[in-house]
Amino acid sequence: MLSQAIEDYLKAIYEVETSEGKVSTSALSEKLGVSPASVTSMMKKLSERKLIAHKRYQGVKLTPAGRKIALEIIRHHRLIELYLKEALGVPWDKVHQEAEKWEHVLSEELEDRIDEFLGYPVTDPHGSPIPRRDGTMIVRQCDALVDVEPDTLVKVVEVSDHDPELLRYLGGIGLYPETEMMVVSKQPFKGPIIIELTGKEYTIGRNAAKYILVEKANN
Amino acid sequence: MLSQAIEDYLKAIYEVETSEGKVSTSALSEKLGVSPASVTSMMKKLSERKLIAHKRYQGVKLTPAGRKIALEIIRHHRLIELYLKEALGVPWDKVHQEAEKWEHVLSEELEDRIDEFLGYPVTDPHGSPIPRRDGTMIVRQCDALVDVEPDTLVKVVEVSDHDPELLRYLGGIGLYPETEMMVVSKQPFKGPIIIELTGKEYTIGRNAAKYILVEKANN
DNA sequence: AAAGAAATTTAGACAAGACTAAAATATTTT
DNA sequence: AAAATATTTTAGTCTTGTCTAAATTTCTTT
Ligand SMILES: [Mn+2]
Ligand SMILES: [Mn+2]
Ligand SMILES: [Mn+2]
Ligand SMILES: [Mn+2]
Repeated sequence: MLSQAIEDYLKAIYEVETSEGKVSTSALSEKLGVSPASVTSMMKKLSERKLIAHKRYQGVKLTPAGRKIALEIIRHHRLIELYLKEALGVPWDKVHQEAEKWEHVLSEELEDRIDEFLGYPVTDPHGSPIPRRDGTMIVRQCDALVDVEPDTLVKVVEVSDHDPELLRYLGGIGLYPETEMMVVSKQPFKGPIIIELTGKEYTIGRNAAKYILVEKANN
Repeated sequence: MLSQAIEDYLKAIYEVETSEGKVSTSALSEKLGVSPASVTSMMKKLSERKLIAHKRYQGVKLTPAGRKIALEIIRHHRLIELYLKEALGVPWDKVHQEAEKWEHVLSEELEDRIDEFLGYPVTDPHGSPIPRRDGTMIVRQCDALVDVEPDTLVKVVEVSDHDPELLRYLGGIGLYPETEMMVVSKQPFKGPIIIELTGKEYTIGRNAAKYILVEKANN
């Protein structure tokens, strides 16, 4: 059995690899809230176990074995998030925190029961794809809201789950995955983005707009 | 926050205290699957934190603070067991194992949601009472099946959850908490006990019968 | 009541995973 | 291309929770 620490490192490496391409010691240090020295020492251990490839001073890459484990934990995490929302009505800004701990102690058998209960879902409450049992995951093509041109009708695909406050705000205005909305304008000088949703206009900060992924609405 | 190890020690101390009265190092060593030396060193730590009172060579007793924590974890454990059975159909011989891990990472908020979902239940799937939020627990008066005289009509109150195989056997013959059954006879020379349940007779080993708690049926 | 056996504690070691401070390497600026 | 800066690694320490072996205390037997 892998420790919770190892599982969280592998998950963090996977996420940084996906979003930034290169995985640096400092990025992991920041993401996991531990010192850079702690990251280096864990990298040594993961290398020995052949879960990552580590070139000194050059960052880190998952091996297929490491990626498989990362996706397994992400699968747990996302199934749990959706389960908590659907079965127990936990609000979407609270599910992440709970999943972060439960994901490490979920048995494969209970994972399967939850999956079945949910009807074999493909996305979590924030719109992130749920990895399959076999360790594969679909990747979608979409744009950050911050990069969309004004006057475009878009559909929300995914919202980052790491800032509960943002989630509460978005939930409050009814902005969820699958919601369609119109990008009205982008204010100059890094100002906010104005969107129209169910007839009303709302303001989304430039920074928040980086964490909202959308695709062009098909019509 | 308390570590998982501390929580499991306090829970084990509570359980031994309840069932044996005196809590010895060796009883905890056996129950937790660690060496006696490990128990002693943890007892030292729990003493310093005023969660137990420890007299050298004389065993251990929970303080009110320690008992409160033990009951809090037991509450988690039993709510989880019942929840897994009711909401996800996990069979009663599997719920314990899952609860043993999940109990340590359940938030108070999710605990409350589960409690509400279940309609504020008072017993878990094995018939054990669920401690209340305030750290109190009802204690019931009942006898071990092994001590009941033949020709008595009894109602099952509680079955120990520690042996999955026993639970599967009992489930197979339909022996659950709340079930009524007739104690037909006790075979001599520490032989098995014969019970009658829904018209059929079944055999329960003397040892297993220690772990089945019953009360006289009221009629 | 002394001897022997059993239970408990102490002493010392180890692995995991964190930290700080200092050294090594890489990157950026001048 | 040096110098200055930023990043990463190494060295050494600490805490938690485990272990084995040896010493101590308590319990049981004679
Ligand atoms: Mn986690
Ligand atoms: Mn899994
Ligand atoms: Mn436990
Ligand atoms: Mn609780």
